[in-house]
Amino acid sequence: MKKQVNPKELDVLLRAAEVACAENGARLTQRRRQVLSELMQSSSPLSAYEVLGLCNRSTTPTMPAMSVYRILDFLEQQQLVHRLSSSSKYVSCAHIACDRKHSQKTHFLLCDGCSSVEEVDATEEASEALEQMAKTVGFKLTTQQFELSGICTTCQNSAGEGL
Amino acid sequence: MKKQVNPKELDVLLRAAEVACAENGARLTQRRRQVLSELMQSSSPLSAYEVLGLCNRSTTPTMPAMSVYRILDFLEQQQLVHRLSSSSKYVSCAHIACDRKHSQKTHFLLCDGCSSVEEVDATEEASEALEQMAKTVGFKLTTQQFELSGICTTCQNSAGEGL
DNA sequence: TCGTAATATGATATATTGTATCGTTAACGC
DNA sequence: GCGTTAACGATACAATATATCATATTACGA
Repeated sequence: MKKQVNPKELDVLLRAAEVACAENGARLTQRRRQVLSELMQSSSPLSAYEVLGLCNRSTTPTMPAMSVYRILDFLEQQQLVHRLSSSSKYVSCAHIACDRKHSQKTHFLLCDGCSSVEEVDATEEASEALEQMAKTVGFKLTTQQFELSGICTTCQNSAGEGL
Repeated sequence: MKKQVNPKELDVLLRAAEVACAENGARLTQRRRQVLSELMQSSSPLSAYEVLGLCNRSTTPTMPAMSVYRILDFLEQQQLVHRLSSSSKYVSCAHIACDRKHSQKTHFLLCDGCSSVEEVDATEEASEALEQMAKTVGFKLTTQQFELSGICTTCQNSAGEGL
């Protein structure tokens, strides 16, 4: 299934990604662009092998699985994609074009119904509360990035209708 | 590595687990007890195949991997063990003997240093804050069980000393 | 611009994690 | 005891991921 991302929007996103890489002294090569592009056009997270399938459907020289993993690792380092550990799938970052700095406190809301993912910045309250909670058992948090399951608006509204 | 769980404590835990199963009309069979016992004695999360190895080290009729997965699923349903999706490993529940009802709002603090896991009940504040956060994008949370990375007290204190 | 070092990719093998399926054994309810 | 259900054994295989070495491409200074 495809997101409603028209070619122009996609191009803007990819350019922004290119700039982001350049700022880190890294390159967004053809292969990397291809992988990122597939993820950007998907409405739901994709597994590495799903990405591979999509890439190899459209290009002649076939890419090995190894490359996809390497590229996904690279894109993750550049914070252009995120890996969802609960499902071993990948999504493109929602903040590539919208603002320069990617917050380290980002959460993913995974819809049980339609598998869509919403990436949201942590609220001050949530961040504080979790840190405080960790502190009570002496933990110092190193990451603030969680995956929360739930039901998205659309699926809440369509519950009960049809199948 | 083994937890400091002496045989008497272990026995108490296993009995409690047995009772918990019975209350659900389920049985804690020999195999299930064996798997649970290995997890209880481990100081860090174990993969399914690590559990398998430990089980087959100590018993004559060897258990197939399939059984371990089945049994882990069962134990998870009974809330006697938890699966950590970020590492695909399993830990025994910290609340087997301590109180009757297992909270559905439990978090896992994973130490980056020593891989130990601390299971903590969510605070009211954290729970509220996360629900609120989800609500801003229309999500209704279905689970409140997260895995947070951090550094435990011990590792914080030993940082800088030795290696 | 050419050579070289660093980076990226290809190719292959293999490890790790997990599921499907089917037949057998053990427990439980009558 | 006897049939039904639950648990387990055995086997095959799918999905996810890493290790390793060879090749190609790029960056960059001489």
